[in-house]
Amino acid sequence: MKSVDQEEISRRRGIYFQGFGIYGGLSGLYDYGPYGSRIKDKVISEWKETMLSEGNVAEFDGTTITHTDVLKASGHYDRFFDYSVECESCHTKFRADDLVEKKGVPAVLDRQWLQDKIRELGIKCERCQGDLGEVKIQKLMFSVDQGEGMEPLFLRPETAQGMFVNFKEYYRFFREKLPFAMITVGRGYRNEISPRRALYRLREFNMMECESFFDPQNEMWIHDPADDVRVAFLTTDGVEIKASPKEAHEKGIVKSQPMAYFMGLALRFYSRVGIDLERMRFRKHRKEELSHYSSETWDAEALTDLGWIEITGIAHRGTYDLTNHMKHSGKDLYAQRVIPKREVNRAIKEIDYQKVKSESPESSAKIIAALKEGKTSITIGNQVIDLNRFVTEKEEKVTIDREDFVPVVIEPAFGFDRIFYTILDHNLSSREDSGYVLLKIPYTISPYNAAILPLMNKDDLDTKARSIFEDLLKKKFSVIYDDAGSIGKRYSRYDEVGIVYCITIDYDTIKGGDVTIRHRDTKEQVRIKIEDIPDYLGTDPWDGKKN
RNA sequence: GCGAGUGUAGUGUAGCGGUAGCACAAAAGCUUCCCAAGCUUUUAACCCGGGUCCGAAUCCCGGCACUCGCACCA
Repeated sequence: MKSVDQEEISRRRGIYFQGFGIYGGLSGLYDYGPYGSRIKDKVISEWKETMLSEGNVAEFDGTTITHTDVLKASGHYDRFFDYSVECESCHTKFRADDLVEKKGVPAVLDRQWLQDKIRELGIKCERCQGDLGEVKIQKLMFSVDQGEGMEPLFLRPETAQGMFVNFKEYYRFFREKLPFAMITVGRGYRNEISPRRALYRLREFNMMECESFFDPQNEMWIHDPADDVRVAFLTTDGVEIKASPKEAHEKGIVKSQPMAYFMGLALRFYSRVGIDLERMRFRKHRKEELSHYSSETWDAEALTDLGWIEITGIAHRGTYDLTNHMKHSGKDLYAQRVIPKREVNRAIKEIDYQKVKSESPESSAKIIAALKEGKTSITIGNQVIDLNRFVTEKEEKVTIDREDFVPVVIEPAFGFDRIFYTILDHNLSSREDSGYVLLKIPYTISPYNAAILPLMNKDDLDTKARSIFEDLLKKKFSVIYDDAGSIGKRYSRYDEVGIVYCITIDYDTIKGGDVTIRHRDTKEQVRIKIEDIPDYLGTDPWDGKKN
């Protein structure tokens, strides 16, 4: 396969291009054009279909503006500022707080403090011993101004948090049974220091994320991992093993069963959208790459003209997110498991309301409130009141058959834009004979069902073609009409954007009521009756015959 | 963000102090009975802002963008 310049063709054919072109562009912000948007929609619905077909998966659609406390709990807020300092002679960049901590001094995240400390400790460039420059601050999340006197809000750096903070809603939706998973598709925002390489690193990007929740005592998905497709697994020892997700799990390469399961789902999705599994691998994160809360993380990587790029991350997040949201919000995000019935003694406190009322009639409301909060004393005016005398402790026997636990989370997070890039990379090719470009994406994600082309632009061929076009539109097919240029040129035009079928209206159409349908990859044609077109386009009869 | 390089119609390029040319694409017409045919016509660009100069796409400065390295990448 000859190499094709993806960016050039995407710009030229309106698949994607840099945003704000007339104003000089903005880095890391790309728009999807007419063809790109259609392909995008279809890829996303393939993903949703793949995930939702599990049965115990539901969808969620959350806001992009995010409550600041959510980001404090998730840890993003603390990483909001990146304090960097650069060597003035060799221009190597370091994290200012890291340099200070390496000297055994706990860092304070403050620009001036770090600046002073570096000077005070006489820290030099680690590489060349040169002098370090000013400490600079990089904002890593985008903030949203709320107006004067109000704290700014932030745009979400990932879609995942919405699924954690609403955990109880979903838990109820699934009638309090684990495991289940939530999925969401939406935009996220990260102020990357140097966004680069077209769709690879964006500042505003599309994510397709899934959060699955498990009882840690039974960390199993409801189905077995896929066994019908083998792909490369790259372990931390640098060993590459070809295995199916099921085998990888059984051999202990992938420890977590659900993780192996989601790998299988990911592979199913990739192949449905035309990603070449021969150019895919799962790579395990080394210890130093792992987030501190994760016990196991695998990246799905695709080989493209950018090299191996990460297109999906499957991370074991443990109980990190839910625990932190419980801590920060003070709300219960537990799930419950059924345990064998047993009797336990439970201490209960009974408040003697009569006594409160009679002893301090004017302060009774305050006292009762304090008692309910579990306080043992309260100060009213300048008098300290001991609350214990209003409470009698009792023990009672209760039967319990439930216990609380924090669910563990496994997150397969798909980066849409990188997947889109990979789809184009794996499917853009040029014909052996002519060198003309064709985009061999599957029919399911092709931007239109077909292009309707009159062979000639005269002798009623055009009016006949028009009426077929209008009729297909009415029947909800996505079709495009084109009568400009020679027929070969038009075929080629639609090859480039991945349209699988071209329907040509010729002189026999007028006589016999049939048309030719030409297939993109093989250039072969079949004749079918006009009235059979909808069925034909509905079933993709060429499926399976493709190269 | 730093360093180096680059920025000319939609795309790919030529011009590199005298006011922009080519190819492909696109549009109109003619022609054409199935794979970018041909002919005629047309549309369309010097990234933005300053400076030097009689004159700047060309030289200088600043910005923006892109590419490559460094750093960053939850």
